[in-house]
Amino acid sequence: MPKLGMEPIRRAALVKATIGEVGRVGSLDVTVGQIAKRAGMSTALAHHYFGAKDQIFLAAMRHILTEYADAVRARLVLARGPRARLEAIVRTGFAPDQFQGDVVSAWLTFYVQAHTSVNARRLMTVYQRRLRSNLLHELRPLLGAGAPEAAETLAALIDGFYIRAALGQGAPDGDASAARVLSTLEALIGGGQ
Amino acid sequence: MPKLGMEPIRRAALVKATIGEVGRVGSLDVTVGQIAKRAGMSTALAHHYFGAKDQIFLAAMRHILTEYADAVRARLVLARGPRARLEAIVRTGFAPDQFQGDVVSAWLTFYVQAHTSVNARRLMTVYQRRLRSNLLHELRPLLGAGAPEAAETLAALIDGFYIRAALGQGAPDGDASAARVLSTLEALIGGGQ
Amino acid sequence: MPKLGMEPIRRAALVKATIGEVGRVGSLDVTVGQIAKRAGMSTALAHHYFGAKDQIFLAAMRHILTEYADAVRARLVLARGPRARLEAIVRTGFAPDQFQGDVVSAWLTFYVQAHTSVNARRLMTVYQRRLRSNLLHELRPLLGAGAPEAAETLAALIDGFYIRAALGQGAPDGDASAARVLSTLEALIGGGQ
Amino acid sequence: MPKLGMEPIRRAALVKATIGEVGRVGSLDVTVGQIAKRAGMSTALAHHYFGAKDQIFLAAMRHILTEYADAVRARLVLARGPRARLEAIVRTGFAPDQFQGDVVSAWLTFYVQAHTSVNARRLMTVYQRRLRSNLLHELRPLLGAGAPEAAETLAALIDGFYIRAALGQGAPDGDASAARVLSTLEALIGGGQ
DNA sequence: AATGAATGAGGATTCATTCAT
DNA sequence: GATGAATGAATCCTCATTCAT
Repeated sequence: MPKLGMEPIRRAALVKATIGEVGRVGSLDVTVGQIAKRAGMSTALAHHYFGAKDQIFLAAMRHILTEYADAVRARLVLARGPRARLEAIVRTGFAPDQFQGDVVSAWLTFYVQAHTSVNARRLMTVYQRRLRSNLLHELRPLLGAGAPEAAETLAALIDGFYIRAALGQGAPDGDASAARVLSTLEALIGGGQ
Repeated sequence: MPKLGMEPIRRAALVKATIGEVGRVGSLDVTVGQIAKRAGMSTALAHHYFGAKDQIFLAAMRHILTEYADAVRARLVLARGPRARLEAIVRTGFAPDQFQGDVVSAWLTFYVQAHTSVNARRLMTVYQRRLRSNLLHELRPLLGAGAPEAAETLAALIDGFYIRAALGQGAPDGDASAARVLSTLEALIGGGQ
Repeated sequence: MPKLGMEPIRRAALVKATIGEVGRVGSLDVTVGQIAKRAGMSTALAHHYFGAKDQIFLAAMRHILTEYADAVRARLVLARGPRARLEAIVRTGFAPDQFQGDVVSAWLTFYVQAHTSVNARRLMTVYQRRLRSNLLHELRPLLGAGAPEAAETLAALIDGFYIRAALGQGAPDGDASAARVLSTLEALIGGGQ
Repeated sequence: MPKLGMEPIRRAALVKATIGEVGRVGSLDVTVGQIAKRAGMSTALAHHYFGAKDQIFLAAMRHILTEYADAVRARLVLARGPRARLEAIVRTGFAPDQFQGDVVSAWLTFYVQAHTSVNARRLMTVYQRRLRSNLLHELRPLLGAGAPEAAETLAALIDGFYIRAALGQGAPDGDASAARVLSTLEALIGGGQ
């Protein structure tokens, strides 16, 4: 029973299905058929709405990054002071919403794909720049000239826990990872003072 | 003119070609044809020696991990004292031999594949366990009960810099990454004392 | 705002769009979507009016042939004497109305399609018969028994210049083609006398 | 039972099958599957040898043109004097080898395709130039300044009979067509003198 | 030891056509 | 009257893998 205004619904379903399949398989070796099936429609319809496979992937990636950015922003407005804001940034990545099997795995896959695809890289660069700038902004008052290095270290550490979470079996323990990152942050601040 | 004892030579050539291609492409989307061509032989021969494609990948992965393990061991025998040994472990990963475009990229790709393939995971687990055990062994005298967490943090940090290196454009700066890891190590040790 | 009596308008728009697209592409590899878009409507509506794609093509072909027949008739009523009537017939095909890029190209395409489609052939046969009969009627008083052969030759010559016009780049030169045909006609008449 | 040196055999079989299928269908709407089946092999093998569909078409076209050029050349060496040489040129196109159902139909199809495909056009241009130059060379001594126009007329006439042959049902009558072209030639020469 | 020959299976994409609104 | 929604069928092309030589 076809209805009007299906486009956004179908697109969202496809994006969700894409994240699910990519996360499940752990690579981009996912057929449009698998995605479409999971989204409950024919491959033809998937193509109708997205044109080509890489556009579906791109939309999924964009979705993940947007969700993440929104979550960071939401936490940041509530946080007072650099330390609290740094914690907000760190915790966002490891919050249950973000830090769940499929999403983490899909994230990692897209992350890797950025090596190849120009469009994927563009998206990733935006993410990386924003993360770095966020960290830097809060680290500056705490560490001064040492802030850039600390920011780099923190960013790498976050990515490191992410990749480990993606690879570990079972549900990843976000709290533990966040705790490690935060205590490293404390150590870095302590050492810098 | 076919010669005797070609097997090890052909296998090595294929492994090398695999790392090269996987590194170049940045994913496992590499055909047996590409690998065989780079290795200077027919696809049929590649199959003859490895049976199936995933065996080629596995051999390449094993090769990278073995090289890495050897390099660690070589550095460890020269190092005296926990700090020096930790530095040896860290520096190995970022040494020019290991930390070059193709290899890092291939490494990352295999790393991700571990999520899917049972055999790949087995290999990766060995690597992770060994790294963790190495770190732990040296951190214990310095940090006591805090060692496990520190080991986990360091391992994640190393992986994090690796992934960032794989994704960054141009030749990765191993020294800088090593320096960041080591100064984080110092901070952790300092904070733990 | 849907209006009454849209049918003829829509059909005409589709026919025109079909000739345009077929002429542009130079083959029948034209989708209903392209035609409908050029005609400013949805593919569903195109199907609504024509039932199936080949019916659209057929209608377009019929349109071209009808236009041509009308043009011939219009010129014939003004011409006096066999020579003048032959010239009228020849010139019609190369007149600006008929002899323009899109139309010539579409004509040729349909012409070729007659080889395959029964319906297309039926239309083409009508055209060919009429052309031949027209030519024959005027050639008879001039050439007597030699008329049938001359008619065949003239018909082939006209088609030949058509196909060349369709394939040549840029706007075809109808006057030059007509001149060649007419001087050949003169030569044939001269030779027959 | 795979043998060596199959490539030229397979390629020839595919070219022949392509001409057969294109001729049969009367358009380029021929699938690789049909061609491969007629040639007695899998589609994969067809792709293996030609890379892509249009390369198969191009090879078939090239084959037809080469055969034709060879046939012209063979007849020309035996002919003495302009008239005999003109007759040789004309008769070649309508000789049984060239002027048979499939080939004529395929020829026409490729001819039309030249409108679209750059590569096809390139081939056709060579053919047209060569035909024109051949005709011109022999017409010059007979007609002087009138030669270019006559050459154009003859070329168009040949194409015209070709297209008519392609569209007529049953086996085309090459002799009759040749006779018409030649008597037109005589008329043109007679008229020019 | 080595390879050209060959294919089955699979995947992205397109498109005519139908249907409910 | 008009269209967005939806799909099945078809088509090109790729690739891992096998086999005879």
